[in-house]
Amino acid sequence: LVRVLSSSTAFTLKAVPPYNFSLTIHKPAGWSMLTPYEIFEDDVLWTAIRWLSHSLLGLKLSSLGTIEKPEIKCEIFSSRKLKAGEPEELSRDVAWMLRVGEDIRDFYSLANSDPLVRLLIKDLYGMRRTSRLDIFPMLILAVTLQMAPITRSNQMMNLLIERYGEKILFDGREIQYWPSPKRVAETSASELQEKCKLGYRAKNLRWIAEIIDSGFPTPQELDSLSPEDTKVKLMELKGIGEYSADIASPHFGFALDVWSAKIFALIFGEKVESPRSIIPKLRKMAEDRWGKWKGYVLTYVLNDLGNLSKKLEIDLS
DNA sequence: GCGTCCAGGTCTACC
DNA sequence: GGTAGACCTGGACGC
Repeated sequence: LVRVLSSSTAFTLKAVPPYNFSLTIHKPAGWSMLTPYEIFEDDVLWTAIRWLSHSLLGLKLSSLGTIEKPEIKCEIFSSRKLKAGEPEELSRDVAWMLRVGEDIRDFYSLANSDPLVRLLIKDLYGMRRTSRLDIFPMLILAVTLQMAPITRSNQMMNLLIERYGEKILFDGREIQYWPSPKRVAETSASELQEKCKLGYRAKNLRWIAEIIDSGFPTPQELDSLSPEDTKVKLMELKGIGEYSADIASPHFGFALDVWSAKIFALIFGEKVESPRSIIPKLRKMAEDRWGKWKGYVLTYVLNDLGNLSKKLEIDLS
């Protein structure tokens, strides 16, 4: 039941500064980077990636550098020895995933004219968004977040991982990872509904799993499309609307739900009698104010609620 | 204890 | 092209 990964290889990645390793791989809001079951201890992350749509690899990340001279050590663990060329390919994929080549100086220059951005980057200097190599976990996240309190969303996700996910053991750590789309596609909707308490979401999730399994662009392929085309592609999936597409998009969309809409309404000083109906207006305001960096602002805000509440003197919690 | 309400959206069926 | 209403179900809440 647990796959032991005993073969390993390592490489280092240099990043465009500023790159805060700790804040990036272990977000202050408690968001996991790749799986809720990953382990973060003493500034080291043990986690997992699904590579080339099938094999599960162990990933251990640690920092060799600083925020201004960032260097990340990546150790990869696999069940078989990697073939010639594979380490290089993995290195490119992990570099893309960790966004080490991304230059966020344009985002930070918004601080010159935007007091909110100024506060955010003071608190979370060098924090980056990261992507993932497989799209299915983000779609599971998006689907389970719909119409449910966060505790229930977590319950659904954990049940899916525990019942249909995979376990790997490497470097003395055991990590559980999300189920493959194939595994979910092979399971009946009624079983998913019953065992994972998915409710009406079961049918959609199974249908999505089938599509992903039978061939859907990878996050890296979607990244090469425009943000708009990516969204259109994702929204072809049943049960994936604008919010879910923004969550799953590697272009870092501005994924507003009623929870985050309330927060941004307060930040913009808008009245909040109906958070759901104000979402389109808030989206427009974010687009006008932050443009392509709106997704970054969203991540920074949601990871800085405590400090923002104090500094803006409004209760965002 | 037991009923009632509704949640970190999406789709469909109507205007 | 815009918008009520339905959708699973567990936990919070009122009695």
